Amino acid sequence: MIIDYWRLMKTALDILDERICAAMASATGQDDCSAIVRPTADPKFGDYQANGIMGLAKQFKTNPRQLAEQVVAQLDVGDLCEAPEIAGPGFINLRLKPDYVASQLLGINADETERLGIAQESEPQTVVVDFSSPNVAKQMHVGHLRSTIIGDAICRIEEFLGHQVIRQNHIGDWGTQFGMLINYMFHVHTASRMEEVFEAKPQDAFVLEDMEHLYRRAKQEFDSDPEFAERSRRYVVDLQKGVQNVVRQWREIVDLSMDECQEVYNRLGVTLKKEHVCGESFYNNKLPAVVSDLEALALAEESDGAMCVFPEGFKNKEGQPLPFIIRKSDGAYLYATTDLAAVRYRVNELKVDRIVYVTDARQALHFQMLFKVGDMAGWNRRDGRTVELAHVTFGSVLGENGKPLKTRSGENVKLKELLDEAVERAKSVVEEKNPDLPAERKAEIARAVGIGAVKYADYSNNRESDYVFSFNKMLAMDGNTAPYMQYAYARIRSIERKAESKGVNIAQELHGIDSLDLSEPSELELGKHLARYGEAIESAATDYRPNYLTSYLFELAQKFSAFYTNCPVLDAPPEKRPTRLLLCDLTARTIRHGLSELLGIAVVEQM
RNA sequence: GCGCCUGUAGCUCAAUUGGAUAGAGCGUCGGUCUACGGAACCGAAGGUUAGGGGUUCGAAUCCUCUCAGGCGUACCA
Repeated sequence: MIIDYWRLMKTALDILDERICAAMASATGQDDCSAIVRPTADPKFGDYQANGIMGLAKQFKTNPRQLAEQVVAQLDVGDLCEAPEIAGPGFINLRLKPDYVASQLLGINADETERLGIAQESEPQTVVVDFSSPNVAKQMHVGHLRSTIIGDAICRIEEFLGHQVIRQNHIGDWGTQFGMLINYMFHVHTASRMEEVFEAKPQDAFVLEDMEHLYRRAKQEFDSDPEFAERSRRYVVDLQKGVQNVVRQWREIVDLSMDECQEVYNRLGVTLKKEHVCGESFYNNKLPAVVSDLEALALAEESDGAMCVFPEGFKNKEGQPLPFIIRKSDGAYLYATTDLAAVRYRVNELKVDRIVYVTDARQALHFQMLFKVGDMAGWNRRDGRTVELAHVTFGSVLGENGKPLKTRSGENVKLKELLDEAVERAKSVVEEKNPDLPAERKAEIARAVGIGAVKYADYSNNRESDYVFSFNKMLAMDGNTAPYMQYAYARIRSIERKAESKGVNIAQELHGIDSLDLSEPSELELGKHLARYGEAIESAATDYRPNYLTSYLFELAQKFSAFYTNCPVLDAPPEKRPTRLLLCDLTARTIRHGLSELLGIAVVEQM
């Protein structure tokens, strides 16, 4: 019986919500009631509170407390909760029964799928997540960090919930800058001039950093030499026409760039791979149709020589309709055009149900207009169903001075260098705390802690606000940081190792366990929190907010610490030991799952 | 000018979108304990949620007006 129970496991919150909705409906005769069940604001109110009664009472112009009485009379939650209590203006407070919590934990323990008892989505969707999107021919910098890792967490969470995720790395691999760069590489950056450009660096050491160097030089010539500029434009045309040697050179530039991006992705533990690259160039041949189709729909018109759509509700400085420009007066296309082409491709070819764009908040207007124009053209619909388009925004990474993070010389901070420093700093901490570990182990821990710290600090902030980047804070051992979480995990693993060395067979002790004793308050507290992991994931998913997950994990670690201080595990009385071992084991598994599976942050067995 | 966003404890941030007495972590102060990893636990102080007005059973959250900052606002992405 208990073995299969996890398959049916819904979160307690969902069950209570459903049942209270039903009770509200039968008390009032109205179908679509919302119970609005939330975790309580204060533990003294129990575990969950239903907030929906007050609104419903207003609608029926009745006394909310009386209505609450009627609803509670219709409500049967005895299998989960103690008797519901009505409080304040009409809240229904619910407190989980220890027996129910125990059955949940046993269900999780019996789940052999590594899903920790969490059910999959019953109606899975196909979802495009568009994220990272670095520019080709430049190194990734701190400006790419948030899209890359927030997007990755979204992918991991959606996938875990059972959706089919299509990652799309919409890289900037097309545009006039490539004509410039190719021109420079063909005619100026010849072997004979290597020495001058690179101070004697041999050609086989050519890396992305060198390309940036070339890029800057090319830009200088482009701006100062009209002949160079003209020839560059011709190369853009050649590239568009598919002239072979030009395309080959372009491809080399793209490959070199993406190889280095891949290194950064790998270090970051980001799941992006080469096959997810679908950059601007991919849509190149689909752009004319975007414009002509919009013209045919009578949505696009010429204005000052440019082809524009004027979506309703957008104004420019003069209060005139604001254009969504899809073709410039010189005939070139813009990212508006590319993004529209991408919408069509994703809706019609990839057949998605939802597209999630993870880009910074400054592009909010662009996406509002894109979504509006897509809707006007009907390009967000397929088979009569509307594809959901969502823009997940985020704020900037700031330096200690409160301004966008830059190097002293005002350059963008390279992601590679940022990660190097994080690992370096983590290494010296490990060195200090645990000098006797083998060097290789220390290096592994430093990587996990350093990279983890950077990622966790980002995830734990509300994505919409800016945050101040501080190595000291993110690498602190106390507080809501990666090292604290990793430490909590390592400490549990240490107990488990110790248990094994004392001859305790944990797997055996936990296998087939069929009852728990959660009589200590800190045991029950921890147990309840463990059983709510699914709720944390769900809330993080629906709002695309990784910080809901990090706060859950942090609270878990705190509750574990309280339990650990109050309750001996290995020296527990024999009848209590299985319960406590189970609490340890589930805590470790939950932390590991949250950090490593959903956030891509490595855990370590020792630190 | 217009639009969007932000303003919460000394500092860094939460607050699941209208719920109860606004929560954490650092830092500060005080306590516990010869420790299954003390990188711990328990507690205290600290708030007119930038400010005024409004909406209602109820507001950090919605509306309105000020103030301060950020971003965007026709051919970059």
